[in-house]
Formats: sequence, structure tokens, C-alpha cells
Amino acid sequence: MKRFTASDSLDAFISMCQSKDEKGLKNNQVCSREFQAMIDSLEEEDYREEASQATEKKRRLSLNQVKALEKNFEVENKLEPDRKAKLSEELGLQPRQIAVWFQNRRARLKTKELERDYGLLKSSYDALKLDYNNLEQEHEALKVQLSELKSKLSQENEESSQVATAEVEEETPVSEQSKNQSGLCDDVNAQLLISSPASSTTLHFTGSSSSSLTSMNWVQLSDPRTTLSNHHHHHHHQQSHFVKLEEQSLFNSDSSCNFFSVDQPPTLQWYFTGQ
DNA sequence: TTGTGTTTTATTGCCTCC
DNA sequence: GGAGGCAATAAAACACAA
Repeated sequence: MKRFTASDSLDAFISMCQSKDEKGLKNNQVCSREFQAMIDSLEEEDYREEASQATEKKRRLSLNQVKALEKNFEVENKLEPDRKAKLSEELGLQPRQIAVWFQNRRARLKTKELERDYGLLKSSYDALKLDYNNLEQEHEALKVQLSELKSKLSQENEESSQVATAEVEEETPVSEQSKNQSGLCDDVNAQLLISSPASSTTLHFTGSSSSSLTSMNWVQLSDPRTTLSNHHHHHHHQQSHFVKLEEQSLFNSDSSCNFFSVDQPPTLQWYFTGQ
């Protein structure tokens, strides 16, 4: 640990001799005379107390001294002993003062850099937050749009089922056309590909409304990227996700037939299950 | 002039390196 | 163990509004 000795106090005293207007070695000589006079007077008890009070005073460095120190700091912000001694001599300051000045200057630089980094991080954070808020708004708008479409679809379904019921009541027994249509639906073993523009996920549908099948059908959800990469490594393993769909809700004769009907738009009931 | 906030100089205590 | 660096802090010097 560094302790300050009597010589350090003298150093401090010497540096005190410099006022703001004093400069360089010339001033140092003036100080030396003053210092000698003060030393002489220190022998007197009255001055001793005054001197001890005086040593507590701080003096700011002159503008020229600060300029020279700044210039040196720009070159290298660490101080080797040689440079310290040289600066001390040139500026008429104690080596300890030079060291302290560099130390404090490094601390100021660090604070400044921290403030700058904080500013950069903050602006980056603000930009990111703005981006997030915009996305959130977009998300909300899409949700509203989706619920509107859902309600529109369910309304249309309701209307079409009412029409179908009316037709059935009108034409009993079942007409040839409807028989054929029903048969077609029974035989369907179609594969449907529905691609979402937003995501590259493809939905493969392999369905059958045949009564010989079990009560479940499967909807295969696969991501082409996943599939592609898996083809390389695990050719035999299907990495797609299978979603079980209850036949009752999806592939009763009405809805599955509507799905493939040219006249009517698909109900997409399966799409909204679980929402 | 004075109260108050900021800047600068200096000290202290701890840590690391040689 | 001494030298030097750093963080935290004290205290003087300075700036400035009221």
C-alpha cells in the first residue's frame, strides 16, 4: 500500500506554490524562493500551523500543464516511469501529481466511454421496441381479420346446411345425382396440399370417408425444410407431425363433400378447430 | 452574496504483477 | 514486498442561477 511520507507533503507543498497563472520552470524558480522563505519561517511556531493549513489547499493545474498532459495522454494513456519523470521535469509538477492526473484522466475516459456505450445500447433498444410494437399492432389486426373471416364462414355454413335440408325434404327418395356425389365422396382418397404463404409449412391431407376406416383420419403437417434435411439423414423416418382429426367433426358426408365441391367454397372447418 | 451542482485534484484501500 | 492500477471517496475549486 502506498503511504505518503514527509517528502510527499513537501511535494504537495511545492505544487501548491503554483497558481493558475504560473507557468513552467520559471515559475518553479519563483516557487523555490518562496518555498525557502516558507521553510525558514516554519521554524517559527506561528507559521507552522498556518503551513499545515496551507498544505490542505489544492491548486488546479495551469492551462498549459493540462494541455501538455492531454497531449501526452492522447499518445498513450498509460504512464511509464521515464515519461513520468520527463513530464514532471517539463511541467514542474511532482511525479505523483502526474501519476494522479493520468489516473483521474483514465477514469474520466472510462466514464465517457460507458456513457457512449449506454447511448448506443439505448438507441438500439428503442429501435427494437418500436419494431416490436409495430409487429404487435400488425398481429392484433390479423387476429381481428381472422375472427371476422371465421364468423363469416360459420354463417355461410349455416345457410348452406339449411338449403341442403330443404332439398332433402323435397326429393325423397334420394336422387341419382346425390347418390353419385355421395359415392364419389366415399371413394375419395385424396391428397390435398394447402400451402400457407406466411409459413412454408405444407399441409398434406390424406382422407377417406369410407365407413370401413377407423373413426380417425390423419392430417399431416410438414415443414419442407425439416423434411428436406431429414431426407438426408433419416430417410425412413417421417419427421412430419400428424394431427388426429375426428371423423365426426371433419369428414361427415356433408362437409367432406363440400370440401371438394366446385360450387361451394371449402368450409375449412378443420382449419379452425382448436381456435 | 450565497446555495448548489459539477469538475478537478488528491487520498485510501484493495488487487495484481513481477 | 514494492510498484502501479483501479474504484470509491473526500475536498477544494469553480460555475451559475436566484
